[in-house]
Amino acid sequence: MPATIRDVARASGVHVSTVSRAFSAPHLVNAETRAHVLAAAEELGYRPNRAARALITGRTHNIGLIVADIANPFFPPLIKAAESHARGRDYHVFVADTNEDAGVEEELVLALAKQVDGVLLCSPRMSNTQIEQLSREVPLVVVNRPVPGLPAVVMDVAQGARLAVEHLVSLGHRSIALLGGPRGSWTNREIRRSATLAARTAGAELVVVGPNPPTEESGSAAADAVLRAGVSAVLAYNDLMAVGLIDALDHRGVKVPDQISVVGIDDTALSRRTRPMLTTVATPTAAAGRAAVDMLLQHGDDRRTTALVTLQTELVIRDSSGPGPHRTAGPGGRHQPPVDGVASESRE
Amino acid sequence: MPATIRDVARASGVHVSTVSRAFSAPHLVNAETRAHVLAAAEELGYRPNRAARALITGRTHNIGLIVADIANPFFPPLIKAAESHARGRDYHVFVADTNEDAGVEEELVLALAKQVDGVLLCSPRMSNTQIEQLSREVPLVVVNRPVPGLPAVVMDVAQGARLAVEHLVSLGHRSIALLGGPRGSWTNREIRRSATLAARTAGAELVVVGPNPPTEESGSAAADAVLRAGVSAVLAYNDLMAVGLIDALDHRGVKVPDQISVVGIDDTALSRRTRPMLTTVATPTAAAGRAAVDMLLQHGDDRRTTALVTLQTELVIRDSSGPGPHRTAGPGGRHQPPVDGVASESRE
DNA sequence: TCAGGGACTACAAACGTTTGCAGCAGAACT
DNA sequence: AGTTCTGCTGCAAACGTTTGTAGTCCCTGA
Repeated sequence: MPATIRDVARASGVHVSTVSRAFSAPHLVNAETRAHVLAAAEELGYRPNRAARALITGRTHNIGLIVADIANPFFPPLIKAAESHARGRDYHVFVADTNEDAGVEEELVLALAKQVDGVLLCSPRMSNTQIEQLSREVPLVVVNRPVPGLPAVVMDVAQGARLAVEHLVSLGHRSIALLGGPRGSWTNREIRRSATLAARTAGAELVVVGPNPPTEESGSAAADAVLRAGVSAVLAYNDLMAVGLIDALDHRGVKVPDQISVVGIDDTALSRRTRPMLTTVATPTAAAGRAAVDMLLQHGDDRRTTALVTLQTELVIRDSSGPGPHRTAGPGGRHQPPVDGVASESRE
Repeated sequence: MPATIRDVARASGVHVSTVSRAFSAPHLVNAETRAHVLAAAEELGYRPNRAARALITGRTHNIGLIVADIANPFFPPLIKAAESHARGRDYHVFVADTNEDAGVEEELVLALAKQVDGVLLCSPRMSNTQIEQLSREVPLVVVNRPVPGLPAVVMDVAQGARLAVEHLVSLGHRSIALLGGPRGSWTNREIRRSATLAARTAGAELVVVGPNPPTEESGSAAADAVLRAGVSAVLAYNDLMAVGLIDALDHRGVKVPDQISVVGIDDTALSRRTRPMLTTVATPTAAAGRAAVDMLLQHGDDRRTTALVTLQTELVIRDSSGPGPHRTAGPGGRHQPPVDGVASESRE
């Protein structure tokens, strides 16, 4: 029923190959022939069948975008930016959600492989070797994690975590909890490494609580552990957990930031909506989406590029972080120093 | 490079048609032949090329999902549910974002038409006739708006708006503002119609402020207009605008709900995160996504079905709505916090 | 003994494109 | 005048599948 290239050829009295060229290689066909063809095509409402084209050219003009959880507020801006950027380059985007499950991830990449020119793998939970293996099936760009031998775009969360810790220390905090994220996450390891180092350098103590799933509920659930740790400040793996934590603290009557400071990571839309507004590390998610699309389209078929794009992060200071017990200028003594013995909680 | 059906045929010593049937019509091929074939396929890492299959069968096993704004918190749960539901039925989903632009909508449907078995059009801004026209190119299911002659799934926002108004009136509000949404939106018209009727029936006054874009900023921007209207309560087109409004009121030192009550619509994740927590009308977005996928897969090619699924909404009473100036039960001047009796207002 | 049928399997056309090659006219050189 | 080149167009094969048709073989029943 829908018009094919053959219908257009018949209607304009030329061969199908000429019609094809009129669209995809205009310089090879006479200008007025081309005008005829285009007119006939318009008349018939012809639109090329991309599947057929893909079959012979090998390029589908589609890309896959695999994320852990569409509903996690971290991802929509990334998805939106990637989709819009891709469409501007005449690519369409399959979006898929893994529910934070590594098995589903692999399955999805394989299922999409034949249908796309490449896949953007965001915050994967798979192992590096698994990912490398998959990259033999389809070009891959990894987001939020460097994988040796593969193109990737990451955020400099290490810098962000350092800034956050330094910020807290400068406010007078000497005992800080790190509310850890999911186990397989590279970002989580980076944050932990960098925060630990920054704390040691600044002469503060860092206790790790976790790992935890990166959800609001898990942030709330960690409230008691955080309180038991006796810290005066918390750096959370992401905004979602920070928000959950603040909520739970609120329920327990613990004031933020008066009794405990909370810093998030990601600067999602959420962070401006909490009371107090969340101090957080801004990660450029939209830019990451665009950069990943660019890398995919640029590298095309030559897998095994080792390109790594690192995007800068910055600390956004709002209201959830305040003076701590060791504030040099302030009147000391309101908070009791951290109790020890609870820190053992935290081994991974 | 990737293994084709021909490679499998060669490896297992049978004809390609047998391989094909081993996958798509197992009962037509001898059990042990089939075992051989599957083994060879596994060995070679063969995965059928869906584009080639689509070319001949006419079914791509893909669907398109077009939304106004991926980053609007209303949509991610819908997208997530639709994608997961579709994948369970062996369908993949193209997601696209129109930026609330009717022109982009049409362009997208057309671009996707040949690549999908159908398109889910969410909250379209196009005219009915435009939509009907497009439905001749590709099966369409419309979400959040009934289009005569097309399958659609809508939320009963009229009921939701009525419940919200009745709730406010029962709290003692006699003058209510409706913070309108975008002009082309059917939902907006429904809310307006129903709220107006409900107010008149209850003997209250309803003033409409708008139309407005459905964003947080626009909610904030409307604060002055709302205050000038001299109302004691506001029903907003969606949670996003309600949140923006609450923020702006807060900045002006106006207390919610003490001085003015605010009710949202959608019950997005946001609504539990505002202070005070938002009273809102819950719309079953995930269910809508699933229902739309079902309708699309069910109706398949026979367009022009007139099926309309209406999903119920309910009022979720939280803390942003409180007693108004005409509270009958209230003693003298001062308001009291909402009591339990109010909850009976919400039905299912 | 043979017709009829059942259970498989092979053959080949088809889906809608793209693209290397060949052909052809006319222009431009030698 | 002959050769080469240029600009354009047609021909046909190919991409990886599915599927209608036509075998082939063997079994059954009369």
